[in-house]
Amino acid sequence: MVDRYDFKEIERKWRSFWEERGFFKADINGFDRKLYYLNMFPYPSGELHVGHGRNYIIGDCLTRFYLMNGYNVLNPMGWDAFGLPAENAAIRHKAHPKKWTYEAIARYKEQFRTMGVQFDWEREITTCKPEYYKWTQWLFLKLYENGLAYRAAALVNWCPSCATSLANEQVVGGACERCGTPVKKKKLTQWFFKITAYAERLLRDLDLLDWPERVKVMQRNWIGKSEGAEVEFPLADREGSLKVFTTRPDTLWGATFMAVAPEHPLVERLLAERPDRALEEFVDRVLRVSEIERGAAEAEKEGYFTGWQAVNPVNNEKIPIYVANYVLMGYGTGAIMAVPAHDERDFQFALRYGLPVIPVIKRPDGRAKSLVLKGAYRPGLKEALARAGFQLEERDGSLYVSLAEDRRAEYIALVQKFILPGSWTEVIGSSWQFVFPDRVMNIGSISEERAALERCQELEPALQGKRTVAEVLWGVEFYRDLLFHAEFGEMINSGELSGTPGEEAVKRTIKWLEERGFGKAAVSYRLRDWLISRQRYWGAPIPIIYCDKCGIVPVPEEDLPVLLPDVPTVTKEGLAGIPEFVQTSCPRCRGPARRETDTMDTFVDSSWYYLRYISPHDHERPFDTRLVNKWLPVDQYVGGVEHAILHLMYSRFITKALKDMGYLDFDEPFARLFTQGMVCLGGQAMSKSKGNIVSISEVVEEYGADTQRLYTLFMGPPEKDIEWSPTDIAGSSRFIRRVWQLVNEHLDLASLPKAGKFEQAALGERDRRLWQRLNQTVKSVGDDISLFHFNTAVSALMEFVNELGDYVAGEINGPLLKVALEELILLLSPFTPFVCEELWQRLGHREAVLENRWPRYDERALVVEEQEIVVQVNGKVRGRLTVPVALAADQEELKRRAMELESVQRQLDGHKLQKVIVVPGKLVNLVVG
RNA sequence: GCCGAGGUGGCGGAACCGGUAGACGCAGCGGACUUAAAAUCCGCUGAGGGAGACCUCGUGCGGGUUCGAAUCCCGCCCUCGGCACCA
Repeated sequence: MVDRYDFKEIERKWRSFWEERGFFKADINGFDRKLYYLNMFPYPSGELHVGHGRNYIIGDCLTRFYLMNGYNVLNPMGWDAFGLPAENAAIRHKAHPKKWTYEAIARYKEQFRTMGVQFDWEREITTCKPEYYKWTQWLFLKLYENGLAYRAAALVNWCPSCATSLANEQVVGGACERCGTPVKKKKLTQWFFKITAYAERLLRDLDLLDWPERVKVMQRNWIGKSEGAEVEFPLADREGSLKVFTTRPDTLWGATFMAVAPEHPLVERLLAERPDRALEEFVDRVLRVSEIERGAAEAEKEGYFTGWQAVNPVNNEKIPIYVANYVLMGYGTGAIMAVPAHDERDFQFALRYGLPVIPVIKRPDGRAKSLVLKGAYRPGLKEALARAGFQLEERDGSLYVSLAEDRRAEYIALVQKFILPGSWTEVIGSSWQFVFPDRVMNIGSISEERAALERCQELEPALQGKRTVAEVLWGVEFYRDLLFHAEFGEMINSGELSGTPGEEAVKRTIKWLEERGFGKAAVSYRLRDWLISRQRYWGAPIPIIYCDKCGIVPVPEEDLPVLLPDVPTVTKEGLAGIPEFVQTSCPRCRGPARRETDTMDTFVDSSWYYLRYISPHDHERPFDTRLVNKWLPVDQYVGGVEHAILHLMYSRFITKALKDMGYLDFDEPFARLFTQGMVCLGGQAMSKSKGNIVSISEVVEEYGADTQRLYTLFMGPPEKDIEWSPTDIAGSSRFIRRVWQLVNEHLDLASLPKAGKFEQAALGERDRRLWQRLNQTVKSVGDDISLFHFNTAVSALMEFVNELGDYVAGEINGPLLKVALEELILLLSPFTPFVCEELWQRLGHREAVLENRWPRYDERALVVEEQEIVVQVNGKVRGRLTVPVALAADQEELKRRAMELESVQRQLDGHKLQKVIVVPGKLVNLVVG
């Protein structure tokens, strides 16, 4: 009888083994075959569930695999230990966040041990410890010295529930990333990191990274580069000008108004010159509305006319300046030139506020329309148009003509003869023209637009109320789809640039503007500077002192760390509520001074931690530049895709900044990135608040850690989100028991001498097959693990175990079976280390699994001597042949044998063979007519 | 709206570079063992047809290229993720 598979006993037995033997300690001074593997460190909170487990199990599996392959693997772990949940819990329980955090850390560590997940614990780092955050503060000082940290007053995102400001990246859909409360705008003086200085490099260097494409795409979107021009519009009747950014300088001649964001400095200047309650109210109202409402898809475009005007430099037309809710201070210059003919938002705004629309870009579709109203034309027009081949429809006596743009002139000439005095028609398409009996008026500038409107109103009193030509035309359903388009096209109504084709329009216009000093080429990024101030206690204090005499004084490096004051309980006021902390003396003049009371965003802590692991106990400096340059970039970084922008972008920025300061010699912190998917339950990501958690302890209790690990790696491709299945996991457990049974039934093999490799030729058929399958398995498991295809690696192992099951039912070659079982255990050990260690020992080994080399395969054993060849007739499988490898590419022989098959004969019967396709070693396709 | 990823049995998923679709596992069905059940082991399991060897259909939908398409091309539909009044 074989011992029962008692996973509890086995796992208890080996739980401390690997750590005690020090297998996971990296040789930090050995750079040969070094491999820096890193999992994103966790924020310790509550306890780990099986979804969290996925990340660490992947890491542990890979680490064991690479250790057995002779790599010097560094796989450290630490704690992203500052943060709001700990602080909020502390406030609730009138306790200190430290307590809550350290308790969670202890739980996590125990859970890692339970799962058999190993790290180089000598390198453990904890961001809330002074010996760590001292260097986070050092980082701040370096950025400050280099002009990359600055203080500015700005309207910032404010979460009323967390009582703190947030970075742009931490606002998701207008709400606080952490608690979901809608974010408000608040004017505060805050600290920023100048990440925008690196926008171009952050964008460009993405090309160097072996990262998932979707993560790179997200970062590209976030950086949001757009190219265009900056154009200066002088203010009319007063000093100054209004600078705008546009991606469509080719539409400049169609600008009919300007609009600025409510936060734009022009608004303040305006109010200073002439107080305007209504304007103030408008600005207040727009700014009060949360981002969610302001950003809502169908939000009404609203504006307020300032009474000021600007001059369009390209044509000297005066255009009004509005404050508009759809203009964002955070992008471009916070002011726009509005071209309603070619921008949908501007078009809506223009219709609402009665602002003219001037088309300046040809329609690429070349469509145009003309409506000739009943009573506006002489009889015979319809017939004349029909004769000329114009497409038209008559309804209620009015003629609805659709024409191609290239027949415009011909059409106008024809229709003009029929227009009655006192009437007109329009031709609306690329350009808008009004056809009167005596003349044609083009809507090519604001003055022309005014003139045409006036004339129409004279002739038709019903149009008296209309403010613009566009409004008149909008009233005609027939014209609506032609009044606006945003595509590129040939420039028209644009002075000397008229006629410039669409592909060259932007370039040519920019050149033209530069020659005249009206503007210049410009690039704009969506990326904003990183707001790092947090009005909270549980973070690294910003090392700055305010002195009435000396102003802003950075804390001298030798005074670091600025310690968090040790208080028994924490309040919502954070550091600002602790006077002993605030009061200090100025490092320069020794006079009384105040400390900065903001702490740093926790993403600052995690933006450099991967450097600290290399020399975690160094008291002299944040990291050892020499060693860091040897070990980094991280060879393989693994974490959740939720950090695609935040953490990963900040870390890239900090690395680049440190490189520019001379502390590092590499540009990118993480050479390869893998983002694992989430584990769901009930279709949703596991989360404590939703109550859909499968805890690691309950799974380990029922099945053991090996089963949890195996199932986690087997359930599907690791990059994809997947549903945790309480029934599927049983299959993984069953598999481990089968292996257990198989090995334990053959423990007598332990006494056999160690066998080496086998010569296939000397083996009988059954043995040869087993030998080949073993070698194939060794190859595919190794290949799959290195490609992160853990699920198919496990399948291959399962197939091999099935094969072994068949084998041991018959006659056994002891030495061969011994090799097969031993290599099976080695291959399986990264997945299920506990049971493998136990089985290894039972097979008579005194050394640990990890002291063995990863099995190698014999190339020759991968070459089989017979191959199955599929026989197709017209591409459909009709039979199979088993042929010696030597014949597997022999076209004539294969054709001959294929034709002999009965099933093939039937298909060929009565048809003529036209062609034979042979894919060596794969198939024969007989094509018949 | 723009960008990205993806749609394969009852389910999770395999299928290298265009060459046997559905590996492996789960669930289900049948059998062995058992007084019985659980566990375990063996067999079957995409759909439809046929007594049967076999035949037809089948990888979101519609076309195309090819001797041959889950895979390549064109046009759609749907799901998920990111960005979104970005000038």
